[in-house]
Amino acid sequence: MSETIIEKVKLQLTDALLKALKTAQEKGELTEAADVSVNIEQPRDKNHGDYSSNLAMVLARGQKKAPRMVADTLIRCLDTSGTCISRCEVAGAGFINFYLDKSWLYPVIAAIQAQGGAYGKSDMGKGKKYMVEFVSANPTGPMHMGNARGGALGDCLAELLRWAGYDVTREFYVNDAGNQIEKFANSLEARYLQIYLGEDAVAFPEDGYQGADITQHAGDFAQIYKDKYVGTDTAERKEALVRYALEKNVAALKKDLGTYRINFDVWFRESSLYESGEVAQTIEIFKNNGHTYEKDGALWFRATDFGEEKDEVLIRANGIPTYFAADVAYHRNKILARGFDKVIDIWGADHYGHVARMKGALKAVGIDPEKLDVIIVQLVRLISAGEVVRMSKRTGKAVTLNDLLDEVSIDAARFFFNLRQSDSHLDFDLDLAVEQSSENPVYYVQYAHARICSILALLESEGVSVPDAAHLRLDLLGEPQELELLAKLAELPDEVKAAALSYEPCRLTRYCIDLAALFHSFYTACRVRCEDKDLTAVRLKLCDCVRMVLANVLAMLSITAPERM
RNA sequence: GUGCCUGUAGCUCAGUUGGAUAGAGCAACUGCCUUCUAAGCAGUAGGUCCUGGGUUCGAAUCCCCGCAGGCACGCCA
Repeated sequence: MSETIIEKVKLQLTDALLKALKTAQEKGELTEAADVSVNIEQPRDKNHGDYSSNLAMVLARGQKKAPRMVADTLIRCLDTSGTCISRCEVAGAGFINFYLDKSWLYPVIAAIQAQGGAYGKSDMGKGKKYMVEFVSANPTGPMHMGNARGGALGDCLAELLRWAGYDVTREFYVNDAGNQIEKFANSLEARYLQIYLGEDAVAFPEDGYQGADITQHAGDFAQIYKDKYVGTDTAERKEALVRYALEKNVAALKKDLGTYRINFDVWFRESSLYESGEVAQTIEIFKNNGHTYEKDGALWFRATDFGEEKDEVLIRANGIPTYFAADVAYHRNKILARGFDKVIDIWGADHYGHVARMKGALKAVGIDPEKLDVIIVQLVRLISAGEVVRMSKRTGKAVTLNDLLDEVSIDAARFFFNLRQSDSHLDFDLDLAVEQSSENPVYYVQYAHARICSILALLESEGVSVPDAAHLRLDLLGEPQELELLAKLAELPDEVKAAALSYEPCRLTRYCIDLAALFHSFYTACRVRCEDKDLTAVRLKLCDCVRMVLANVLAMLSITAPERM
């Protein structure tokens, strides 16, 4: 895949400007300029042309001339022959505005026809191995709103990166070791023993998990094994309970995420890092590199040597490595053992403080911290009837992913969670998300797709099918609505690249809202089915291209593209 | 207290990495269906870009003093 239509035209404009500069210098009208970088941008205001450049303003200082004079000179020396430039002028403080011949956009039709469901893809990533690790909810219970947002974000980001030419792996990190599993075990044990010894006879741990799911697991376990584990020693009992409940929970996570249209390539177990000895090995590296010391019976990492405010414990006084130690081992595994070029972690805002520590630790064990990018997802506020929802009515606990999907369609959830940048707080309006109206952006976009399908079906029933791009009178496309649609269609490949580079799937939702808006305008202004057969044909083709592009973007977001609504 | 993030229309948010008269959607108001889906379109109105300095041809954007809100600072994960 070579450069996109937009990249081509920018190159053409850049080239023309540089030649004009050279010509002006040869004629002695402008002096030599050091390292000129030509910036071509799309003006906000359509009256300012299709593209514009600030070159004259950048040059002005070195030339000791007014920007507008430099611009005048450049335009006079500009050779537009063989380009798509139809007109250019000086405007504002010294901008050079380019007005292009409308035909520059026509090739997008053939491009979309040729690439179809792959239109928008690029090889920018050159097949580099990227991992997106996301959700990674504690397997001790169900998923909450943060997981729901992180899930939608991570999944769409992974897909976006794939479209941009990266080799992407989706991974879920199962925290099945360490402290919180210990808590999980103690809670299960207490509930189990309470069944046989009575609630008063067995104290429930202070910091235990209170949830009904724990009691449920203990009950189910008792159904199968009866009182077999009442008399055994506590370690054996807890191990059996955890093995049972954990697998149930992981299976439930898989199922719930699958329903949410998220399928992970790898479910990576924290416990495997202990079994393989990688945690111990990682701690050895810290020691060998001279970044550790012992204090109060614990082994510390001298994080302050890496710009941190505090040192970190690697091994507790009780001999158990910290989550932090295991996490460093995990990232060594990702980057060294499995050779990912880039590891992207999606964490909740409450893990913010962990980012710098993690990067410092990677440096300490000899890994380039640049290999790790962390995306922080801000927490979600649910809004219902204009008020903040804090608790789930059903469980009395935090609202879970399943609670949300009871209220809202999967399409709406995935769309809404990708509407905003991840680092901004998100208000999720439950009433809006279920509303079937123009206020709801998901429906707005899907409606555009359905409308197009409806036109295609109508004309098809009259014997008019979508024509081949080669047999079209493309020059009949000239209405502003038509040209703007073409321009937006042409942007997709560039938009995918930009979104992938900045890790912002929200650019895709915005893109398809924009595209849908342009289509709706076109629909009102231009009739597809009309007297002129050639015009019908070319507009029908345009509709089909919009349909294809909407479908492609929605596919990237794993949102359905209905044919009728 | 220390560090990080955020502050843009009544509300929710964009703002092309320093560019032109700061933009959308919702809410408000005015119009548009005998013709391809009105779940739509066209238009009007709405601003101290948190305050105050600085950098320069030019600042919502970059730098400093404040103000307000959020988060993080455990031998938790």
